[in-house]
Amino acid sequence: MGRLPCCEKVGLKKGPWTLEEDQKLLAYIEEHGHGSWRALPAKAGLERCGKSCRLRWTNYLRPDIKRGKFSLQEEQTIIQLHALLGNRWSAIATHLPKRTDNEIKNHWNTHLKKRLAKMGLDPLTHKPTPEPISTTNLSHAAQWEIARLQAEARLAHGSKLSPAQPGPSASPGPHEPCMDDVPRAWQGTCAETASLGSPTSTMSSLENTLRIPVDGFTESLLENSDKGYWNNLFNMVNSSTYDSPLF
DNA sequence: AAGAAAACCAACCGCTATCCT
DNA sequence: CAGGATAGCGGTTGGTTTTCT
Repeated sequence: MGRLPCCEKVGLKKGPWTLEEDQKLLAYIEEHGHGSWRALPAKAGLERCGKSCRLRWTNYLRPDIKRGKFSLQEEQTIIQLHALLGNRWSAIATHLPKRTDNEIKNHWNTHLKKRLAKMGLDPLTHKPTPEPISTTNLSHAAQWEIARLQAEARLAHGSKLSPAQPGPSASPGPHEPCMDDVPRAWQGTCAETASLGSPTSTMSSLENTLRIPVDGFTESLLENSDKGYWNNLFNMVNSSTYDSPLF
């Protein structure tokens, strides 16, 4: 059974929105709310498909959208969250409330990805590209990213992450924690960082801030590896003072 | 000044998740 | 529970603008 098109393609306008269309959409939503997107175009007098209207609203017309250049702090947050969450733009966007996932995605693809590549990091995986891992040469962020990837690989293997759905309902997967997952590079770094807080508070902070479940494996990492590193990670995500080598 | 190349970003497409009957 | 409808998401495209030669 084939999927029905979201709307009749015939006779519907495509391409850039005009000022008039924007005003119609804005006026309608301000008065009635969007309701069903499918029904909205006809009610608002627009010759667009509902999906197009929804996208225009969420990515452009919504009054709570901040437009223009990304601040340094915003860029840091995107890079750090991307290292943790990957290309889950909507999840990343929840930490930049006035930015849309589309805008973040575009900014990543046009700017940040290239900066990572210049650093010698694969923007897809955050892994260093050509040279073998060296504890002394790798930046703190790069080391974190390597470790994150390896841990994530195990997470994916053992349990299904529920994206952007925090909370106690996230059940731990049946995977065996293993410190071999944490590369030597990381451990070297960890050895230098002081323990800054309780692992429990770090875990809940990570859950609340990153909106990802801290499951059994991660929890075990927190317990078994250097807790200070996780606190640093948490601080990096929250703080603008992280001295990223990217900037 | 003009053409080419690169950068930018709005919008589209198709897939998946969730809701509803 | 099944199946259809809808919303949301991420990848990609293509038109426009800016920069370079």
